[in-house]
Formats: sequence, structure tokens, C-alpha cells
Amino acid sequence: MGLNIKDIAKLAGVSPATVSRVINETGNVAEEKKQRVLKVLKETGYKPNALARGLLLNKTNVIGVIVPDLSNINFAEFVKGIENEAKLNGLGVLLTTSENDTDSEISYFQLFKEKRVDGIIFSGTIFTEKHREELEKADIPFIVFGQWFEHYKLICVNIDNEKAAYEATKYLISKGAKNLSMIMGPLWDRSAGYDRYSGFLKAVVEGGISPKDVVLEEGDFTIKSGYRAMKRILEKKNVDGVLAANDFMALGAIKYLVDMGMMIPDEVQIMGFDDNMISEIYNPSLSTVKINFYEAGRICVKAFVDRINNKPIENNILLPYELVIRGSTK
Amino acid sequence: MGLNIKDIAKLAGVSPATVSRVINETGNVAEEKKQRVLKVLKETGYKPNALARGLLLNKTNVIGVIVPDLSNINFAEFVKGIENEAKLNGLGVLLTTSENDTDSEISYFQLFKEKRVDGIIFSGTIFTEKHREELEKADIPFIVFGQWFEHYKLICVNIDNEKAAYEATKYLISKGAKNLSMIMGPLWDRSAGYDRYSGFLKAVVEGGISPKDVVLEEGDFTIKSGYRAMKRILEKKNVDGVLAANDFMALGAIKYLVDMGMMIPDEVQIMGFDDNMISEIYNPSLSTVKINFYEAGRICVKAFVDRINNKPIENNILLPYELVIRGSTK
DNA sequence: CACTCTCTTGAAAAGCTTTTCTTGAAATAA
DNA sequence: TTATTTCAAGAAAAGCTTTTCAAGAGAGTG
Repeated sequence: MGLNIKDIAKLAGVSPATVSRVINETGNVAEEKKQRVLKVLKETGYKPNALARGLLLNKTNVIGVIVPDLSNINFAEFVKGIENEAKLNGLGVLLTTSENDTDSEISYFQLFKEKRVDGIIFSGTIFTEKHREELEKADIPFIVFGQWFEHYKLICVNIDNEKAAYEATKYLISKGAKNLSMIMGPLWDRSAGYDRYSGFLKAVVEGGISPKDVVLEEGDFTIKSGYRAMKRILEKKNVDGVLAANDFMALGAIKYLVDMGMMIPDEVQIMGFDDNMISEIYNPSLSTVKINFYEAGRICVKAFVDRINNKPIENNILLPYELVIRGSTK
Repeated sequence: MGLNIKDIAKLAGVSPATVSRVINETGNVAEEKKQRVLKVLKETGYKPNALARGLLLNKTNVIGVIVPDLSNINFAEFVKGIENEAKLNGLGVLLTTSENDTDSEISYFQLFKEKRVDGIIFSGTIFTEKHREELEKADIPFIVFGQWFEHYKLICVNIDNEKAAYEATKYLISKGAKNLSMIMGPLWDRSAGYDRYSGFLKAVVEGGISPKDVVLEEGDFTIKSGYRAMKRILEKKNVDGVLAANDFMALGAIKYLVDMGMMIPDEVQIMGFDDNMISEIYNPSLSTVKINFYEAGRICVKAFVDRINNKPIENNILLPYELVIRGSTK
């Protein structure tokens, strides 16, 4: 209870410096004294105070993590990946959720600065100039997931959303879809929603379809918004191919189509983005662009570790993705 | 960059003690000096070093959290609840995942001790005597979620699993199920799996059904294990009512029944435990015992806060639950 | 035998904050 | 004017660890 290194030193009949040397395996210690110290260490279950250590070494072995919402299984997977990789590197994870509220996010920067975390992994829907400013003040190594943001200090980890959306749309067209539509996410600059939209458009044009003939509706990445967007789309036109900017909206769209008695994929093909557990087991199962969020989390931590170890490292890290074809497309 | 309280003091022309008094709003400070300090504080964006503060005050305002797996949406919700309530109380959350590995869990106790967290919220499938021992050594306020464990120092937060399983089974019987079966979880002592099994059995006996006529199969809480368990059950007997110890196994069971062309709920009624997003949108939707994991997380933090504030508090806290009837039962 | 080198070990400082103790000044009362 | 009280603010200690510096002992070499 409340033992410190002095107590251990006294119990082992040595100086605190020697105890420290034994614990951290630094410097030479006579075998006999070493054994005495180890014995006391074991008996007492003493653990060095990370606060004092951190204060002295200016290093906490903790990374701060900001995600929008753990209810979203993708972010839960992301955090899981972070946690597992952090564990491998002897790092602790200080977790916060922002619900995409910028003020919250900024206040977390402050929190992390106070707690002297060694680095921050940030995953919000949008990283703004204001974020950058505050970040600059805090001056902590920083990893952004899911968005590109040009800054020499920033490491960005992301997939090539435009290319992925392009390929997904190409696939729909190759399977005979002629009347295309897209359920888009919010179109912030440089956001995933935006990039996916432009990839979609690129494939449309390349497929010889006029952008005017395409139906666009916007959702907010939730199942419900997908349901409603699909409704609006069908009211405008009888489409036969739908790309949704994420799986939740795609699932909502499927639900609406099923409710309306449409045949999937015979009458309408539909494709999502992200891939989560539900997409696989849903009926019909959903074709999608699979992003490995777990792996993404691990990669973020690896990038951070490399950076603080001064290993040469790209500022923009591209994640792999994969088209997964299931029951909602031909 | 790297400013400390002395620098601030110098910039404002006062002593560090005065700066501290301004920041913490303790003691009297002349208005003029106070303004000077506040101005410097704002300009520099200085934040006190939580390590030094924690070292001195012996308090970090951080709680350690151990959950088995964030891939499980229930635990993700649980953590979300913890995080949100922690935020309200000015607490940080140090998150770890154990994958139900006892050694990992114990090593996290050590980590938390090193980091001097103010408390630990533990949610594993099983809390053993070994856990208790290590815990005793660490001597940190401790909350256990999802299991009862008699110990004067421990706060346990849980639902009455036996009662809930009893009621769920009663419901199946009341809707005409006569050939009952249960897909159980692992039967560790005092675990949720065990309590749910005994509640099931109680209702069976009370319903005038012989325990011999009941088909029992064990799973491991995953979808796949539910699928396989349902297969084994049907090979033994044509049942018309199934209680699964959690939703994932229930969903796996439904999947198997659908694959076999059985009608739900006409031929077989099925009921799960927990309630998660998938259960609601699955086809058919799953009747279940709804546990509010988000709220559970909040309650754990509240209990912790009350405990360290020396408010009188129950050592065993009972969570509410609710029977949610959907498409998989009559 | 004298000298140098290596190996051990302890003392002390640094890292940053909060709080107690003290002192000085100002204000009030006699 | 003198004595007493109140307020303001600084100095210093405590909290715990790691590392540098210095010193002492022992071994090896000429």
C-alpha cells in the first residue's frame, strides 16, 4: 500500500538508485543485490509510479484517441485495433468520444495536453483549420484517420475513397445497371463523403451516362436516412443501381426496397461502403467496399510509434480496401 | 511549448503560488494580478501538468476500464456510457480489452496501478478469486459489471439474469411453446450464462414440463456457435421454443432455421438476450430481453463517483431489463 | 609496489504543481 | 498614535522517480 522506491530500497538494504537500475535493467548491479531487490519487488508487488516517471522523462506511454461514436461498430473495431497494437508497444489508450462536436474535440486536445499524452489519434468526420490551430498549440504528434489534410506535421491514414467508389460504380455498370443513383454522405470538403461522390461521378461519365440522368440524394450515414433517401429516389425515377456512401444507408435503402416488394438484385442492385457485421448476415447480404477498420487502427498506432522513433515515414498512408460481392448485386 | 507554471508566473510578474491560486480558484488574489495572470494564461494556452498535479494530490482523475471485446456492440455501448458519464464528472478513461484472458486482465491491474488510476471498472466474463487477490494488492476502488461477487470492497452492477430468463421462458410457454430448448452460454459459476440457465429451468419446471424433455446445447456467445447449436438441437428433437443466452447465438439459430425452411415464429419461437441493433433490424426481428448497456456504463461510473465521495452506496446494484417482443415470437 | 581501469553504488538534482507557513502591508479599532 | 485583525503573496516543502556525478573498491598491468 503506497510503497515507494525508497521503501523498497530500505527493505532490500540498497539505495533507490540501485532499485531503479534493477527495475529498468539499466547499468550494472551486483548479482547478490539484484536478487535481494527482485525478491522484495515480488513480495511487495511494488510498481513504480508512472506519474513521477512521466514527469521526469517527459513521456507517459499513453496515446489519446478521439472517435466520433462507439455505437458505430466500425469505430469500435477501429478502437479495438488501436488498443491491441498499443498493447504490443507498451502504450496505454486514453479514449474519448466526440459525437462529431468540434468543441468537444478541441476540449479533448486540452485534456490530452494536460495529461501529457505522447500522441493523439483523431478520427472525426471533419478536420478543420481550427483543429489544426489548436493542435499546433498543443504540439503533440498527431494522426488523422479518414481524411486528408495537408500539413507537414500531420500523418493522415485513409483509403483512396474516390478510387474505391469509382470501382464500385464500375462494377454496378458492368453488371448491367443503367439507371444509377447515389445515396451520398454529407459533402464536406475532402471528407470521405465527398471523395466517394466524385468517384461515383467519374465512373458514371466514363460509362457514357449523362450526370443529369443520375439521381442523387443525401443522407447522414444512418440507417434511417438511407431508408428515406431510397424513398425519395424511387419517387423521382425507377433506378436499377444504387451506390450508398456507407453500409448503414445501404441497409436502410434495402429495407425500403424490400418493403416496396422490389427484387434485389434482379430489379435493383445496391452497393455499400465500409462492410460491417450486419452487411454480411443481412437478408439479402450487402455487396460493399470492405474497409478493415481494425487494421486501420493498428496502422495508426504503428505510424505513431515509427514517428516518435524517428523512422522515416510517409505523411499520407494509404489503406487497402476490397470489393466484396454478395447478394445485393449480380 | 513546454511552458510551466514558473514561466507563467514570470510573464505575469507574480509567484507560481499565485498562478496556482488563480487557476484553481482557491485563496484570495488581488483583482489586478488575477487579470494579469488570466491574460497570460489565455495568450500562452498553458495547461497545468496533470502528472505533477497527480503526483502531489495522489489523484489522477482517470478511471481504468477493462472490457472483453469492443467488436461486441454491447460492450462498445457499455464503454460509450462509461465515457459519456466520465466526461460529465471530469474523468478520463483509460481503456483496455482483455479478450477474456485472465492473464491479460491481471496485467491490466498492474498497468492501472502504475498509472495510478482512481478506480477500475471491470467487465469480464468471469471474476475469479485470483482477480480478487490481485485487486486487493492494487487497492483501487473497483466496480464489477455483469457478475456478482461477494466482497465488502467490491461494487457489483448487474441485472437479475435468473429472473429475466425465467420471465422470457414463461413468455414462450404462454405463447404455446411445449417443446423447449435452450442454447446456453458457458456455465461458469455465478456467470450470466449460468444464471440464465437456472432461470430457464425454473420456468420449465413451473410450466409442468419435465427437465428431461428439454434439449440443452452450449454455445460460446458467437453467431456461429448459435447456428451449430440449433443444428444439434434439431437433430435431437423437433422443438418449438428456443431461449438463447444471448442475441448473437439466437441470430445464428434463426439463420439455421431459415436455411432449413422452418417458419418463425409459427413453427419455432425464439428469444434472445441483450438486445442489440442487429436484433431489431434482422429478418425476422428478434424478441429478446433488452439490457441497456449504455446506461449500465453510466451507472458504473456514477457508483464509482459516489463511492469516492463517501456517499452511502449499495455494494450490489441491480439494473433494469425489459422483455422486447418482436417477430421471432408470437 | 604504484598506477590505471573497470565495476558498483550512493547522493543529489531535476521534473512541476499545490499547499502550508511566514511575512509584510493595509485597514480597522481603541 | 498604537495595537490588532485581515488580506495578499511569496518561499519552500512534498510527492516519486531516473540519471548524472563522484567516489570507493577491486582487479589488472608494468
